[in-house]
Amino acid sequence: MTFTEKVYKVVAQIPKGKVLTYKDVAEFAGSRGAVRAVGMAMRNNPDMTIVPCHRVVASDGSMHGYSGQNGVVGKHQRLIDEGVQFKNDKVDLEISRWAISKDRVL
DNA sequence: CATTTGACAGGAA
DNA sequence: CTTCCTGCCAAAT
Repeated sequence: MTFTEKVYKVVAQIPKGKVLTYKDVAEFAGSRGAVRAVGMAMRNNPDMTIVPCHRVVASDGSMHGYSGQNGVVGKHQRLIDEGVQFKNDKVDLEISRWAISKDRVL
C-alpha cells in the first residue's frame, strides 16, 4: 500500500457536504507533512468517480487546481452544490470541515 | 540511484 | 492583501 493509495481511500471517505485540507489528508494518510505528495496524488487522480478530489482544499479553505471540468471554478461550484459553506470565496472550514475519526480504518 | 516535480503550508517582507 | 522563500514528502523521470 503506497502513500497515494491511502490518500485515495481517505478522500473517498469524505462525506458529501464536507471537506478536508491537504494537510489533514496527508496526516491521516500516514505522513504528517506530505501535503505536496497529496497534491501529486490528486494530480494523477486515477479515477475521479471514486476519488472526490473536489472535497480537498488548501489549509485556508482556498483551492489551487482541479483536473475535473471547469477547473477550480467547477470545483467551487460542485462544493456549493453539495452544501459546503463558503466564506469570502473560500470554504468555511469552521463549518464544513470533516471531523475524521482518528482511529478510522483505511 | 540522483533529480525534479507539485492541486501545499507557513512565515517573512 | 500580495509576493517571495523555505521546508516537506512521496512519486515520477
